[in-house]
Amino acid sequence: MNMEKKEKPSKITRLAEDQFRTRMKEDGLRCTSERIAVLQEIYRSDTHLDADELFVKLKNRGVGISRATVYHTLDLLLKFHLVSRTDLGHKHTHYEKAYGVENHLHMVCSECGKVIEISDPSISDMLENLCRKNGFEPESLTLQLFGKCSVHASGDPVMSKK
Amino acid sequence: MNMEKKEKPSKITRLAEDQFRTRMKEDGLRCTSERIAVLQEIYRSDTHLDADELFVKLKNRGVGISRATVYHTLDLLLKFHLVSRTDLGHKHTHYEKAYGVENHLHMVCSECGKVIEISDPSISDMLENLCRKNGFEPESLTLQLFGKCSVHASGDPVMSKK
DNA sequence: ATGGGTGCAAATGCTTTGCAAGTAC
DNA sequence: GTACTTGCAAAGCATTTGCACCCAT
Repeated sequence: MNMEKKEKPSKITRLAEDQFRTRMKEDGLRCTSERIAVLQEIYRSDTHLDADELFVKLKNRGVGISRATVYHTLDLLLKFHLVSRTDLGHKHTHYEKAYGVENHLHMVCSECGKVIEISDPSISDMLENLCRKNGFEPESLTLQLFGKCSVHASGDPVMSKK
Repeated sequence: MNMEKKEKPSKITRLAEDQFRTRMKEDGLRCTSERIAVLQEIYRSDTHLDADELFVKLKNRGVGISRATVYHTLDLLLKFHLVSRTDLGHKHTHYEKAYGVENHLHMVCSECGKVIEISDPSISDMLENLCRKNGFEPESLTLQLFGKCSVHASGDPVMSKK
């Protein structure tokens, strides 16, 4: 059923796939071609995908899969922390690869919808310290800043600051 | 339960209400009793409320209002940055007051659902610098950490770090 | 007076689920 | 062979919208 374009998976993709197979086996679950295809499609992309985009991309690639299976697989991948979900303020949830990916934040422009992704180690460190201080054991995070990108900035910032 | 019967609105609530009236007038919109009631109900609470909780609380308080109006009013309040929305990983969106409230992050326990709120000025500062560096003009932010609270921590952290 | 507002109910649209048939192990 | 999976279609639900009546300004 699986006939994707020949392009070799990245190292990260392979590692994520290994993780997936291991965790699935541990849980007595099966690594079907559909599930692997979903994982690979997400790791092939460098942006956020919503469930439907994922479904369409897989279809176009010739992978026969249903929306139901896409959603179900996303749940599994989320459980194993191989993908992360993000609410970018649109009406649907977005997903992106999580394995071997540094924590990062999203700056979402309310004018043009552009999403800038930035990772900043010092912020990650601070957050981790904060968690430790509170006895909280973090598994994933989502950080979104909504506002205006450089093109649409008005020169009148309004983020509440106290 | 909440002893919120006829206690007078806090200073913050009054200021937020003033803001609301001003911005509404600017836009040629009307400050109906329903809209003010929604604003007050949100500012009366110190936690996240979803639209339906808000609707029920208002009903219980004797405010005749429809869900449609609740949603519509939330849109207005969001537009004016008087409330903020947060996706806590549940199925519905949560709202909380935003005026005069310091930016804060949420630690959501995947075991018990408890939400710890923490504000940390140094993180806020860092984020602001990061925005400046990228020419991004922030208006609001949401920051969620998902994991296990101190009661449910397993001693086996898995947040991806690379 | 009058243009915006409200609320009901129906419509949306993303996501979940029941179930029969298919399939990985 | 036995669960686990798949996919269709139907169901669920939070949220949005159309429309007739209502009211703040």
